[in-house]
Amino acid sequence: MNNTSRLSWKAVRDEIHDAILSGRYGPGDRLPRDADIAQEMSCARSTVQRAMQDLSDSGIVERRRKGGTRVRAEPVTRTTLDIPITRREIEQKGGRYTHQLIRRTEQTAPRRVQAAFELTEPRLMLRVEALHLSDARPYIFEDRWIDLGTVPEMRDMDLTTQSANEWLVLNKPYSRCDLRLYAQSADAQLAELLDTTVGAALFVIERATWIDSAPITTVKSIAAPGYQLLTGT
Amino acid sequence: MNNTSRLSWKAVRDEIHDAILSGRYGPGDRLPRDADIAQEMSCARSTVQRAMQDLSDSGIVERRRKGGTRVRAEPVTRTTLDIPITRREIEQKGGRYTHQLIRRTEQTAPRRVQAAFELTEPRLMLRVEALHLSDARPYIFEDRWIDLGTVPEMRDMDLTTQSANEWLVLNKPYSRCDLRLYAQSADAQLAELLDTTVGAALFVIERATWIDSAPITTVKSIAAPGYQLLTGT
DNA sequence: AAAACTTTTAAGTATAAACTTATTTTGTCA
DNA sequence: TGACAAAATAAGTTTATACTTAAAAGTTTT
Repeated sequence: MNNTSRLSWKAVRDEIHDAILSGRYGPGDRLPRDADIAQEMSCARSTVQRAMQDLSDSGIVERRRKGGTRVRAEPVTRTTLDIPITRREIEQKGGRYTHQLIRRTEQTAPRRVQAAFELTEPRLMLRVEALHLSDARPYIFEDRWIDLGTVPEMRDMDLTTQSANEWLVLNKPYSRCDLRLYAQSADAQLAELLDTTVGAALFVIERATWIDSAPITTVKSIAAPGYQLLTGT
Repeated sequence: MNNTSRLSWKAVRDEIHDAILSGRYGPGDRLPRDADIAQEMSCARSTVQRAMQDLSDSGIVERRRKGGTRVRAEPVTRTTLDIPITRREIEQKGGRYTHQLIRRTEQTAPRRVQAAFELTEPRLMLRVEALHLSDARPYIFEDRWIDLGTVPEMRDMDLTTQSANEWLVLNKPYSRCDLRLYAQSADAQLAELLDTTVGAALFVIERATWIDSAPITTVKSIAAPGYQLLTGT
């Protein structure tokens, strides 16, 4: 990969990471300053700087001006979670995607939705309940609230051909997204929708998105039993 | 924040991001080449490059040599998940942390654990079952398997004062970590341990860590009802 | 001893220049 | 027409240099 004798910032990053993994530097320990590492590894300081920035982003190391760089004292498991469009998720697993519009109403947002958007006043919103299916078997049920002030296009849209999920993701990019993951028991209604038994443990993803400070949508996505969220891969 | 007339790479990144958010560039659209953006925004190409690298890491944009930069065609919700040491998590929420060692045995790892580590042969491992409590109420039950080949220190360690979770995180940094999140119903045993009812929906985090290609530990952390995992914050 | 300064330090940044590398496009030849 | 080689392209890279900024450490004043 690296014919040149020069060290790429990724190589530097890995070398420093290895030094930490080997225990040469433990939690809370201070690393040499960038300039010294650069000299020792005979590369430019900016190369070390780029490497350190990456280690800092990964939560491995903490950096402060004048304070120097130290190994994070209280390590965390930091991972990146990718949540694709539901259609794509299903297709990637080899399933055939379909979706059903269950209900579509305009309602005053309940307290739960208000809270998700950090709103103080009640607001009229579009509520869309839909089911995503993989090979005609229920996969995810979504209960979505859409702010028609931010997304007026949604008012007269046909949501049977394209799902709200897909349209929004493709047409309404967001600048902020909050996620909440938890488990919930299936009540009679959910059990029927997801073709399972009352009381089954269901995995729930709640998501709220904004453009600047304007709410776009919040979804509660309830997955059918067996659903798992993986990192990496 | 920015007295100078110069544009920082973060400012450039935000400006490009804004152009995407505003719809000026939609999914799949190609952005101008770095050099042109640099000229237009009158900054150095390397500044644009750094900005683009960040947008690429965030999954907003896709870059290919010679192919240029384009807005990701199939947007994903990409977030960073931080899972701290359980003690710290509890203390940060204002709880008083205690833990109990439930059981400690040496067993041949079951198929589930073998699979998590991508092992083909059965292996003898240390199994540690423990309960983390917040203000004396069950918070997370963990069922942990430790590879004594990789972590021999664990064999004669007192796990009543310091939890395996904490010791491992502080003393055994990992180079790879796989996560798996899902929901599970409480059976009689779990219900008793977590002080809840049989059938309650529980949130589960399964984690496997390696140092290089050597397995360190795999944990199944089962949270008491009400547990939620949040992003950001 | 506490508060208010100054200095020093180490990370953070921007830039131009030169070079590398993956990929696409184009051109040539069979 | 298709296969293959050559050229062009745009991102990726390192480097030296110069400057900025946050924060720690030291100094003086109250």
